[in-house]
Amino acid sequence: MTQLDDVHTSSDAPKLGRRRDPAKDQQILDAAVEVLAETGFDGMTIDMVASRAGAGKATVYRRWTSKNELVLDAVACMKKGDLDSLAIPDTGTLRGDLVAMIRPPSIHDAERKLKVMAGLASMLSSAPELADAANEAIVEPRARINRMLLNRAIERGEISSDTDIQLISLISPSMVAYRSLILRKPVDREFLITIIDGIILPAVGLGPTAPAPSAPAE
Amino acid sequence: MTQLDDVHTSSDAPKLGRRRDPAKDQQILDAAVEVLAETGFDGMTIDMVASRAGAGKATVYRRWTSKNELVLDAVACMKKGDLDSLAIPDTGTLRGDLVAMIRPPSIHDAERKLKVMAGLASMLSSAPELADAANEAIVEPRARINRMLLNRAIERGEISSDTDIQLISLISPSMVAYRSLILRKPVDREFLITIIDGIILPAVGLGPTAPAPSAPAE
DNA sequence: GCTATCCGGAACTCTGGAGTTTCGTATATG
DNA sequence: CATATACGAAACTCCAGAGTTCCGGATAGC
Repeated sequence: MTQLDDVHTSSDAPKLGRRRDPAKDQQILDAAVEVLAETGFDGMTIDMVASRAGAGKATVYRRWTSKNELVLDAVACMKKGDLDSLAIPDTGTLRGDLVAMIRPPSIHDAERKLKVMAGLASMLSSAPELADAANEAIVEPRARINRMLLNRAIERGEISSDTDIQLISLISPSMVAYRSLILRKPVDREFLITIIDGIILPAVGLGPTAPAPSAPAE
Repeated sequence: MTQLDDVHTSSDAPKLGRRRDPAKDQQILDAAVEVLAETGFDGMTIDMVASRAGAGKATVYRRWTSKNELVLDAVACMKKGDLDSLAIPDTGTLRGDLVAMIRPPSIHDAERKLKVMAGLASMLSSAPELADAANEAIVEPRARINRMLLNRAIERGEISSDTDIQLISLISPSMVAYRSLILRKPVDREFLITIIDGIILPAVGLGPTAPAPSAPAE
């Protein structure tokens, strides 16, 4: 959060005349994320963001001091839109949980986030703040869910407690990012299932040699 | 290859006076790759490339029509520097081969290529030619080696012929790219060994339950 | 040594985007 | 209705980088 009015909260709001519209802030941030995903940081202009948000360039600069601050806020606010964290199913098996996470909204959300990450990629090494914000908003939510599912599998005794959760939880984010960003191939349900059955489950000792407790047939 | 003098090869070389220096071409291309890795496509200026190559900006434009063409050529020429393709060991086991591929020059080369890829990331979606060149020069060489090692393991009967080579060969490139570009953590020998023993070998049925033929202790 | 050619460097134009200012209008408060 | 404020739009300045031009010096062939 780096908006201009962070310090003075609402104490000095005008007692007369028009008030600043808080909803407009979100419209601008959303527009910034859109443009960021489409054109990247360098291709993005303030005019693009403003016009897409139905605002003027001056309005943007009334609320953020610079393009950098706007992008930083826009990325940081992306994680608010995460509804995945709430709806985590418990199917009784690790494979069931992993497969249940494959849903069209989840896939679409991930691809949009990856486009934003691609647009920021060249700046990550020179802007640590931005890199941290991007990591927190784009990478961590997905990895956090995977870690939770793996911990749940350990608790129910399905997999060994020696499992390298940190490593395993990054398999699907890594391979999805690579396929989408670098190979530019679609990330569909079939691909995700292949990762689960061909890589993740074998890595935690639930490979086809030791069949999964429930229904491995899909 | 998109250089100006692609069509007329050497037939109309000047019979009098100074000749164009071919070595300078490579110096400029190398400088372009360096700057690309350090600052990304948008941060890179022709002046940077020229001065680093010990050349003038005019010299660059004498040989390439535009910044885009220069970058395209620079990326395409990266694959020529691949000496890995020659020195592929045969240790007798898949694990031995994979571990033998872990060498400081190989790691350093991979990180440099990934920085270039990061610098190009935002343009890949809008410049298909560039995306193809980047894929051919950065992604494919590494995946090709992995596919070769896996095929060798199949031939010697070490792993099943049903193995999904396409998928398995992308595990380490994906996880290395993710760790380096997005997590910005170092890619060291320990991490690579963890991937081999914790993910790749289990995925091909050579997990700790079926111990590797040679020495799994490392 | 002569000469055609290429070189590095510097000065140049031109374009586009960051950030600022102005202005007429819309609107909530009183 | 009056007023203070925020608004969208447009015009503005400023600057950096793409691409061009010019020039004195270096160099390979004759």
